[in-house]
Amino acid sequence: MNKPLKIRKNAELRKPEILRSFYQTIIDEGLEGASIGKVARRMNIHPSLIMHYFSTKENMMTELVDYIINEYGDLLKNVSVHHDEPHERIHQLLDVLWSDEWYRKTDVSADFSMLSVSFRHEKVNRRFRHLYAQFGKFLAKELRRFMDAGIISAGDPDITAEVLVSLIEGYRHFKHFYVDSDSSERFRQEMKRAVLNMLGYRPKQAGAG
Amino acid sequence: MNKPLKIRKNAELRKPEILRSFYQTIIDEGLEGASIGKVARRMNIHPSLIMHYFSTKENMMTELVDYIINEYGDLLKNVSVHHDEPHERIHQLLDVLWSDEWYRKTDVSADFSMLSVSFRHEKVNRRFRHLYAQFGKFLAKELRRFMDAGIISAGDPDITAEVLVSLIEGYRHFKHFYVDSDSSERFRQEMKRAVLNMLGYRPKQAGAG
DNA sequence: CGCAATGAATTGAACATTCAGTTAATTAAG
DNA sequence: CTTAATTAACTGAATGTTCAATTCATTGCG
Repeated sequence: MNKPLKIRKNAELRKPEILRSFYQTIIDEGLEGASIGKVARRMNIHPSLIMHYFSTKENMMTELVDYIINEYGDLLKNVSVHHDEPHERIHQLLDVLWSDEWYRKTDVSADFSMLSVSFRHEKVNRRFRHLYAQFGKFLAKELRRFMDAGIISAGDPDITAEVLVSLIEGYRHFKHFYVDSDSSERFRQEMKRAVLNMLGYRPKQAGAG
Repeated sequence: MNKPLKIRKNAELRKPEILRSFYQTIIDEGLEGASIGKVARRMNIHPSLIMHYFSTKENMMTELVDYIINEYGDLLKNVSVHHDEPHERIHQLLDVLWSDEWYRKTDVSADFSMLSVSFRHEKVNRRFRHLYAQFGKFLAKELRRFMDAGIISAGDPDITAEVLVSLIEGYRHFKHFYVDSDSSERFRQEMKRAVLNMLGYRPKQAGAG
């Protein structure tokens, strides 16, 4: 009889695997309910294996934040806004930023826990600041493009970008309180409308000017 | 010699006292670090006294959410927007909503933890929904007032109110990432400006119309 | 072989909770 | 007014469990 051999993985595979399980445990039971033991049980490995890779739980948490933030960063790099025509582009951009894919890339519940940690944990705080700075830079670049094309009339694009980030995060903040999909979709539409208003967007004229 | 008598308090005094200590412990050490033992130590009482009043930790948490939400509700009831002249009023309202007092009424870090809990905990979720509904109703009433006066041109005041709530929470979400007071104040000003734009606010004409 | 991956066994502290008992305040009866 | 009975506030000890972490042994791959 062939005993089911355990497959040995290297750190490069195992560490992210553990982090993903840790993340899933936080989603299911909250940060306060995510112990090393539970993560190990979920993976059918020994708790000490987790300690082997991360030394301390705090380490594991910091690395988890890195992991999540990288995921989010990837999202930023791969934003697919193709249109060059500014009117098309701004609508496509907003559609992406308020898309389900964007919303679901990370788990909002777990993100809240991590944001809470960022108040007490300098390393985590720094990582979030970096992420949001990246995000702001990306948006500011887009805003400048729209301003150059003369289709919006916002003020300083860098600050406006930050306000925009607030709106996007505020949306993530609230979305889950809208239970039925109708009101959820209406909320989404209204958010887009609000952003366009906020930016002083001038729609394309249908016929003459 | 008079031995320092322990003061006996009744439930009406003791329970909120415990809740406040629980809240402070969450602020200091996170929800994941807020144990009954730590709360008791902070108060110089015995852990079992906490159990006496709340039976379970989960109970205590639900009652904490009630407590916080009541605090926030009080804030709503006591909003001091006195001006009747609509232009003055809208500026005063925004100043209140983006004031330091408003921001500091509850602790954002602890709020994040509770919001995270609301994803898994039906009772907590319901309470948050109620709070935000209250908030939305309050804002919608104000919006209607401004629309009637013809100084803004928003759409459905109820939905616009919800977008506004998102913006306010998004602001709370971000404020703590702005470390120096200069950029923090600039961010605040820009948020107000964004809201006025969003609402289609038409400023008072200085001279003729 | 050598080293990384993994597992077992165990530590001591902290955890929420229970329970039995004590102390103080309140009420009612004498 | 005094005192006994009742109730609520509170304490202390002990419960079994889970926690993160350590130490040391074993296994398998290159």
